[in-house]
Amino acid sequence: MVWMKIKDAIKAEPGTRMTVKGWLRTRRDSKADGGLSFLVVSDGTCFDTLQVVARGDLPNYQEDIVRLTTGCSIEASGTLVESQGKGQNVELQADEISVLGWVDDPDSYPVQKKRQSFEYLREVAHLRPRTNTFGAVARVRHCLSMAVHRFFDERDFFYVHTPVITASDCEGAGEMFRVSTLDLLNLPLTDKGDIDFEQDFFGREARLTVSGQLSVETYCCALSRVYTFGPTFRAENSNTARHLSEFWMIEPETAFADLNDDADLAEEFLKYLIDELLTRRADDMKFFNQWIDKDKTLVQRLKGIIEAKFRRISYTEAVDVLGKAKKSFEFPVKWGVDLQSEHERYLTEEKFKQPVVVMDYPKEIKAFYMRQNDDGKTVAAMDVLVPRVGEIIGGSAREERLDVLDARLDELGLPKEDYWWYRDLRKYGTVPHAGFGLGFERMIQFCTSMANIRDVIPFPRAPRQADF
RNA sequence: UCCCCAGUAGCUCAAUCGGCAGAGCGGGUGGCUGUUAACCACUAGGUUCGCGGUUCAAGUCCGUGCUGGGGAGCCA
Repeated sequence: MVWMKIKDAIKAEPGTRMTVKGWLRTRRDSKADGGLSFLVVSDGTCFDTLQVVARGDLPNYQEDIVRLTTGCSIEASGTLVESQGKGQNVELQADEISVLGWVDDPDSYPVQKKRQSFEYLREVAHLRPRTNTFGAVARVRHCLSMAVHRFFDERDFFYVHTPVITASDCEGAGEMFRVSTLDLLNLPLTDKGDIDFEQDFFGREARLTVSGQLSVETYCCALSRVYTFGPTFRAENSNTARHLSEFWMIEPETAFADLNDDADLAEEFLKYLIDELLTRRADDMKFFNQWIDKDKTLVQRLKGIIEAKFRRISYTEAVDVLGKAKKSFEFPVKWGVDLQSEHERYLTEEKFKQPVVVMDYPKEIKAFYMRQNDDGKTVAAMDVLVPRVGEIIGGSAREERLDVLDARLDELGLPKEDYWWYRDLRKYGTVPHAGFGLGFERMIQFCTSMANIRDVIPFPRAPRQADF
């Protein structure tokens, strides 16, 4: 008999003979017809479950079936039939059911069919994918990952694997985690009394990357269109629903492109991802719309985002809009200071009610590598802001003029020798180029309305949280 | 890291002024029914987050630590 995934089984013709395998969600018994049990089985291949009907005349009915509890794994063979009950179109009329794995202590099995809090389920991260919500998140995460690669592949971008361990201390995007094999209880010291990193594994200080951007720029300046998609690490003591210590980032980099090209790509990219998600994971998205999104308008909003052109405004215009807003802000707005969360939320949630691209920020509040505009005051940087999540993309045109880059490094007191290979790109056949970083988990949050970023990654890492 | 709130049974929560620790779900047992978060009865299940303090008496008040939530900063 053919083993079918439940995603296929529920669409098969009644009369089809099949075997299914999965985990029990619930068991309901009935005394009708001499006794029978309804087993709701999930194998995770889709949102829906399959109802398996176990009749009382199964040889192991009394011994096994009536002892089944939530979480047991089973294999069932039989015939797919139209369901006599409401709630499902088809069900499997089983003529053989074997228990693959019992739940040792049903009393304390952590995942119950009752609604459980996400905070609690985070403590049982090894079992939470068996729930509706976390199963759906996992499938959405996969779907978006595949769509990322499809999008770039279709547009002749090459996938570049940038390093996770880096010895360069110049990525400049935040606090970094140290990578070392030195014995913490017996650190080797130099004559001056400093830690002697020459004796460390890499012969120098090494850290986990905070961004693949600088690395991927090198391949951009050879292959024209590239992207990286991998884990990044921030040792910031951030305790919010939008930050992780380990998160995944997608960073495309395009040669012969300026900031407008960059914004075009970002917009096309986000719309593509949403479209793919709505098309391929309609089952899970229906669930998020109905049970996770507060207003039950998630799918409708996402469709609207695909339709409408993103609003693009300059930082200067944004400050102007905020200054004229009737709303009073906790932090006053003035040209030269970075936009606060409340400002970003106002722009994207209240003023424009759609994704907003803010461009051309004051150079003082942005990174050294961003390209200076002709006004001498701003750089060609952009942030893409979306409702409920805030900043989802940060990008810029990169400073390709060596003299301007060097002047900026000097201004910031950054040693040029640390950036030698980055500066080489500007010495040898420099070209205008631009790129951005999309926080993958924030994208999943945006697409699912999941409130906490720790619930859209399988095993979240955050300050004081590295279980599993 | 800062401000605010919370932590009680396996889970979700209640407990009035500081005065005997409670319910639903889940588990077990029995009953009923082509069931749908099934239903009915009985039953087991507690270091009230940890440490210290006030009090005749602390789940409740005070201090402190830890964990979680909301907001802020850092950012994606």
